[in-house]
Amino acid sequence: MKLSTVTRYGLRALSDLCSQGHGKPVTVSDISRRQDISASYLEQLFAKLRRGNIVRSVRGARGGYLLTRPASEITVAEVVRALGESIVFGDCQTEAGCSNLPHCRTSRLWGKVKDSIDTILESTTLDEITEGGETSFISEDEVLSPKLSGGIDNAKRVS
Amino acid sequence: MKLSTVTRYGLRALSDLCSQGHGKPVTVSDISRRQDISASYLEQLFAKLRRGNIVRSVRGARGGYLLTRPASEITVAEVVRALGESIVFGDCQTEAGCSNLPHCRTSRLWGKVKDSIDTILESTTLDEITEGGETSFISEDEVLSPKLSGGIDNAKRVS
DNA sequence: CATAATCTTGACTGTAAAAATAGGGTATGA
DNA sequence: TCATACCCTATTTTTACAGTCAAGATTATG
Repeated sequence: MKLSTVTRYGLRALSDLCSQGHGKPVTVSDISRRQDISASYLEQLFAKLRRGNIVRSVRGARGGYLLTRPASEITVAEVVRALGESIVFGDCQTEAGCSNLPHCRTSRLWGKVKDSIDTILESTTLDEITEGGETSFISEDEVLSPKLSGGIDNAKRVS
Repeated sequence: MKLSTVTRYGLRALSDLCSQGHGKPVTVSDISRRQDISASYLEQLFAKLRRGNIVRSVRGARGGYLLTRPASEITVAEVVRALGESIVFGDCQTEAGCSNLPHCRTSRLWGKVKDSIDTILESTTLDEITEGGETSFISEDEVLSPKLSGGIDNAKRVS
């Protein structure tokens, strides 16, 4: 039992995005280089994150991805959900009917386990798993403004 | 992310064994019939459970498997461990060293998750996931076999 | 002792999901 | 209009899993 790479990579990518993009769009290729994850693969992840309303994209040159909200308002649970990871322990946690008895006995145990995981994931936000605690969230207005381009590209370099 | 069938079947098998064998050895073929799990496959599971000191085997005619201890003294965590299920969320929960930073940030989260799961599994015993709460545990004396070395594999050498 | 019942082990295989790649399309700033 | 970077989908590669089979060892019982 292991979390899929989709989820692990996705979380790493978001963490990277939070700490690197100080309000500016971050490109997939930058994240790819820093995190050593295939760019094509990352694009698939970001497509899911975009559909899940975790990130927003800016197309064209100097484009990239931004969080839709401040990192402190995005829970890990949301991200996991957006990435399509389903955490299943017992057999009948998804379906209503349950055929045999011993089976159902255990399902109560698994339910307890799942609840406790969910509680943690719901109460942890993105900024808590980011280095600087910075956010690459940016309001709609700011993004359209050309003034932003005067950039700080800078300071933090993780190799 | 899903528990392997090894663990799910294994737990069902043990649950069956607890409720069916009232002190007497339970055969794999009986469990196979009742739980609708391939006997060959079940034998693999029981081999693991025996190595993990969860069950003990009685060989020969009228043989079968027994718990090594009362069901109330065997935790689900032990069983999961014996079956070889490793519950891993982050990447570096097994190894000490950790190469990059964002990675490590998330590992604290995954550590918290894992701890909470472990707590539940450690505090749940087999009898809690069994129907009648019966135990097929049997004391050493009650079994008539003179040579019941539970889990000692030595003495086997073919040149 | 012979036989049957059962455990024990290891190798083997097909399948399905996960992981990763590839390539062409669309928007946009300089 | 060109380079950049997102966008989409199909395809391939890889790996882990579920399950089978067969031969052998051990022991109870008639």
